[in-house]
Order: sequence, then C-alpha cells, then structure tokens
Amino acid sequence: MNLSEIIDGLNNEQAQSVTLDDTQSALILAGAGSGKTRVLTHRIVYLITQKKLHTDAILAVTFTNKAANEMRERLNVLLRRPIGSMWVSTFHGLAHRLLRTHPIEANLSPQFQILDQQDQYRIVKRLMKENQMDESKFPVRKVQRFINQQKDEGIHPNDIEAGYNFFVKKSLEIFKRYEAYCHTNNLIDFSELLVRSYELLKNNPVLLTHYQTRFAHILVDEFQDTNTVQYKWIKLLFNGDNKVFCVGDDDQSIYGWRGAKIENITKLTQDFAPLKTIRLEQNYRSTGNILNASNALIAHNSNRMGKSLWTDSGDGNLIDLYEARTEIDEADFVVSAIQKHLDNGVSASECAILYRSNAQSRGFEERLIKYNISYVIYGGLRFFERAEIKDALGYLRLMETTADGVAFERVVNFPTRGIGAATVEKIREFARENQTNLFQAATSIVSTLPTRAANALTGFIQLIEQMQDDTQHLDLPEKVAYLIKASGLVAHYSSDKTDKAGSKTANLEELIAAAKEYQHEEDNDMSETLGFLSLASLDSSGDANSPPAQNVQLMTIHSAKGLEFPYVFLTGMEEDLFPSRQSKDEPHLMSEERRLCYVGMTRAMKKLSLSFAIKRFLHGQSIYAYPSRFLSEIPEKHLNQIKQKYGATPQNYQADDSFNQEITPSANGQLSIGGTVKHAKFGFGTILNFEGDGDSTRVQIKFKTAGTKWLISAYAKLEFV
DNA sequence: ACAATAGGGATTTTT
DNA sequence: TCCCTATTGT
Repeated sequence: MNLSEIIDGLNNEQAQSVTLDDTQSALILAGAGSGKTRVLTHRIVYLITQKKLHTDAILAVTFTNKAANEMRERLNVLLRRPIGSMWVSTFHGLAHRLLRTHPIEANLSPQFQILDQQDQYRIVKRLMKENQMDESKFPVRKVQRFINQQKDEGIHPNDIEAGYNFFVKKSLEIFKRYEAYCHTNNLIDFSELLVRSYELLKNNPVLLTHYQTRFAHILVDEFQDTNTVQYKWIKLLFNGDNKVFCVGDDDQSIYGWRGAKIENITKLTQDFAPLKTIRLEQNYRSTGNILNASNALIAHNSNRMGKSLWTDSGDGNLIDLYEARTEIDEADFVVSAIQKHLDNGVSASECAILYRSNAQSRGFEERLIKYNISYVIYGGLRFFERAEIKDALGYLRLMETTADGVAFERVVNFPTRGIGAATVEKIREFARENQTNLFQAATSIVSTLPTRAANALTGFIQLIEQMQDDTQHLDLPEKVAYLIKASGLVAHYSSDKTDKAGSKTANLEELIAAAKEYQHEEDNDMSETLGFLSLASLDSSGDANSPPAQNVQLMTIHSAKGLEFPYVFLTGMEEDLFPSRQSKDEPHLMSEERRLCYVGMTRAMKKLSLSFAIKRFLHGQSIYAYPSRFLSEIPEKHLNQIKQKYGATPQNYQADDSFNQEITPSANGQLSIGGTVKHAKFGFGTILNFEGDGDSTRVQIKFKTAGTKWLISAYAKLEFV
C-alpha cells in the first residue's frame, strides 16, 4: 500500500495527523463528526505500511468493545490481512489480558473471576448488613459508588483518612471488608482490573520494561473519558522512547460522574511533551444550522480547549423547536413527525429519539405502538445480565472455582432445594470466622447441621462435584448444555408460569450458542471456560441476535455518543430535567450537562428537532417546568419555533387549526390525527387521538368551544371535514 | 416457598 | 407512576 492510498480523501489536518513522523507524540482534538476514527485507523496503517512497524508494536485502546471491534475490522480491511497479534482492545480488556498472563505477579489466583456491577452491589449490601448498617441511612448504591470512586483514583482503603465524616468512616469499613472478601473469593471488579494491572506493571520493572519496549506506539481513543488510573496506566507505559497518539474532544466529555477526568487531556500536553496538537474542525456530519447552533451552545462553557467546527455542506433545515403542553403532546409531535418522514420514504432506522433519562422513553413507546411504527429501545438488560443467564453462569463459575462466593450464593438454593436462609447464614458465619470460602465452609459444617438441612446441603455439594466430574472431558458448549439441565435450571424455567413465551429457556439455549461462537474465536492463552466467563462480564452488548435495523431508535443521550442519525429528536428540554436538577448548583456539573446537550445535538445529520413540555407527569405527579436554559443559548436564527395553543403565551389563545398542522397523521379509515371533524352538538374539532377498531373505536377530539372529549366513533355521528 | 402487600426511591452507566 | 425490596401471611 502506498502513501497516497492512505491519505486519499483526507483533509489537510487529517492527513497531517496520520502522517506525523513516528518520532512524534500527538494529541488530536477531534470535534464531533470530524472523522476521528478514520484518522486513528489510518494512523495505524501508516505506521505499519510506511514506517514498517511490526503489528506487535502497536497498542490501541478504546472504551467500548464496539469501538475496538470496529477498529479491528477497519484495520483488517485497510491492511487486507488479519491484524492478528495487534493489541486493539478496551482498557478493561487489556487489563484483563495482562492479569491473566501474569496472575502470580499480580498476586491473584489464576482462576480469578470478574465481578460485574450487580455482583458488586450484592456483596456490598451483604457486608453492610453484616456490619449492621442501616440501608435507609446509607444507601448501598452510595457506598458502592464510594468504593468505586476510590478505586478509579487508584486509592486503597488504607490510604484513606476517615476523618470525622461519618459516611466516609462507615463506607471505609465496608471498603476494607469488601477488599478482604474479594481476596478470599478470587474476585476482582471492573475498577480493580485497572488498578491491579497498573500496579502489576509498576511493581515489576522487568515486565514494565518489556511492555514499554514492545509498544512503540500507544494510541488512545476518546481520551477525554480516561479516569485517573487509566491516565496513570498510559503514563506508566510511556517511557519517552515510545510515542502516544491520543484522540479526544473535551467538549464531549460526559462521563465525569463515572470518574472521567476532563483535565487529563490538558495534563497530557505537559506529561507527554513534546506533543504535537492538531485540531480537526471540519465537520462532515451535520448541516450548518445544526452545527452552528451546537457551537453557540457549547461556547457558554468556560475552560474549553477551544475549537470551532465548520462545515461546507450548507445551512440545511432550521432546527424545529416544539413547545408541548404535556409529555403526551410532545410524544405526539415527535411520533407524528417521524410518521411524516416515513411517508416520505425515510427509513425508520434513520430516526432517533434521544432523552436525558430512561424514564422518558415510555410516552414515546406508547405513541409509537399506536402508530404501528417499529422501534427499539437501547439500554435495557444486557444478555449476560439476565437472571437466567447469570444463574447458569453461576453454576459454570462454581464448577470452575468452588471458591467463588458470589456464584455460590446465587445458586446454592436455586432452583430451590431446601437450603434455607438459616443454613446459608451458618455457612457464611463459618466462612468468616475461618477465613475460608463458602463452598469449603459448607463442606465443613455439614455434619453439624440438622438432618434435613444437612441432607439438602450434601446434595448440593455432591451436585457440584458430580457436575465437575461429568464435564471434565467436555468442551465449552457441551459443558453449558450439560449444566443448564443438570442444575435443574431448564426444568425450573420451563415450568415458570410467569414466562409464558418461554423466553427464559430460549435464552438458556442462546447461551449454548454464545459458547459455541466464543469457541470459534477463542483466545488460546487462557482456558476456554475462564475466557468465556470473562467475556460474559466484560461484554455489555444486548441481545445476541440483534434486531434488524428497520427501527426507530430510542436511547439516552449518553448511549448516543459516537453515533449519528439523519433525523434526531432531542426531547425533554426542560429545566430540572435537562439540565438535571442535581446538576444545577454545581458549575462543573452544569458544564457537563451542556456538553451532553452538545453531544445530543451533534448526533443529527440532516434535521434536528428539539422539544419541551410545559407540564410533565413525572414520579406520579404533574410538574410545571421552564424551558431548558440550553434552548435560550441557541441563537433564534437557527430555530423554527412551533407553539401550542395553550402554551405559555396567553395571547396565542386562538382557534386551534394549527394543531400538528405540519404533520401527516396516521390514518384509520377516515380517522386521522390532526383531521377536522364536525359534531352535531359540540361543533368543529380536531382529532387528537384514537384507539380501537370498528364500532369500538374511541376518538379523542379537541372541540373549539366544548373542550377535549373522548367519544365512541360509532355513536358520535362525526362528520369528517 | 411463594404470593400478596406495603413502603421508599426515582440521572446518566463505555467496563 | 412505576419498580424494586422487605415484610407478612398462608
């Protein structure tokens, strides 16, 4: 491959970034939609083909599995060969790999298992209970957050001075117990993966030198999202002879609450000097109106590194700004507009509805169903988080390492086998007092238990041992297939009355398929089962068989980061909702909300619609809200403001012919939302909504003089005008 | 062991 | 309002 192929189609700044000399470290400030992934992959291709670097010399780090996979695929295509040994992975994936390769040096059992957030929550909760902490005074979530915050900073419990803060004092006690628990149970959580792998390198100069020498080039995506430990990890690997190439955008930092340090991007320029900074400011995604509105908004933040995005694609459409009366009205507006797009031949998958919090999705969902538009909501339960899957994995984990206390607790009496809470408590107590794991403890105390409990517990111990024996010579998918039956899970779930569709047993079957798939792309430096279990913890993707793409997409703005859609609806633009109430008193939180808004707006390619509701039903009550401050930060010249009759401005109190006037409604025979009807008694009105078919059709009509009413179509004798 | 019931809390969640 | 948890009753 020659140079011109690599920089073909790149603009000046992109090409400059890609072809920087291999003796240069660089920070690429890449604005939204400026082609950063392209620059990153082409940079790697440049280093390999032009600078003749071995693929082993490259370390490419991302935040999500999706981004890592995408990068791998692009590299395979560009290089026209599999990239094999190149390390392209997430921070957690890399940390995991290092720890699996050097468990002893990291003071870990080679069998260690990864805890997900849910597992961690349960442990913290259990420990708090044992410590007689009142959950109503100390929410488990807060204590869990405390622990993770420390870990994200690389702080150990012994480094902390509790001081006089009671919460910190109590949380610290739990933190210490939690660490001990993880140690005796061979468990390691997400944050700990990073901390341990950092300390592994730090405490082993030989290893450190090895990796420093190996990775001549370290490339990091989404640098603005790195937390303290991740930053230290990169810095540790950097010895000055090797080079970093970091891509990021301070304006898109929206994970501060997860420990991301936006300052890292500024620190970079000092700690990794000399460092060449290049700005990618040409935006290839959005129209001029969308881009300039976004620029104007983000300009209200201070301490930015500064960038001004531009586009040569023309102004495009104005941004619709809809003032809805209620959240129902808002949903109606959005879905009607989508229907109109669909009528014009737009694919549903080109439309996205974005919101600040998941609770907002419901109204849109209901309306989409009514309009019979297919949709998909992102952010639900992940495949590996489903209860039945975690049950099955619990058995698999226990078979792999009986020391795994989380797995033990999960399955010891599931499906129920007569091991009650009292028995389990005795097991825990023995384990605590004798510094051992639950399985070992169970074996030890079985003889001291009353007959019935003893028999049940012996049954369980024998079951696990039997399962271990039986599966010794089976491969992974066979093992999973065996275990879901032998454990009694399939039997339990197939007689589950609440699961009429049988989706739980189907998911268990799906797990066998996932195991098969894993087998094919197996990582050969660790055991199949351990590798699969780790994947299950580190892979957050949704349903194994992802839905075909012909759906309207609903998601939070956070999950929309990195994506783009031709038609974007950014909803719930109200004070206390977006920006969220919890952020309003803290300037740095408010700035993050504004960045979030910026991220949301810049997802749109062709058309952006903003909306807010004056009255919203939330948490069981109606709340009046002011329009989001962000709306007033967008220059009016970019906006097409659409208002409702009963809006905040009483002088608009006029006939309501304008209701949804721009929208092509969904139709049911003669009925169409927005259509005008005449009623013998109530006079003229506008159809707001209808439901049902035939004689049972009910129609909601807003009459000019008689108010809004639900009428049965068959009796109402409506005249369609 | 499980269903019914009452009470409390309710951003965002790459791994 | 909805959802998750803890408690209570059968």
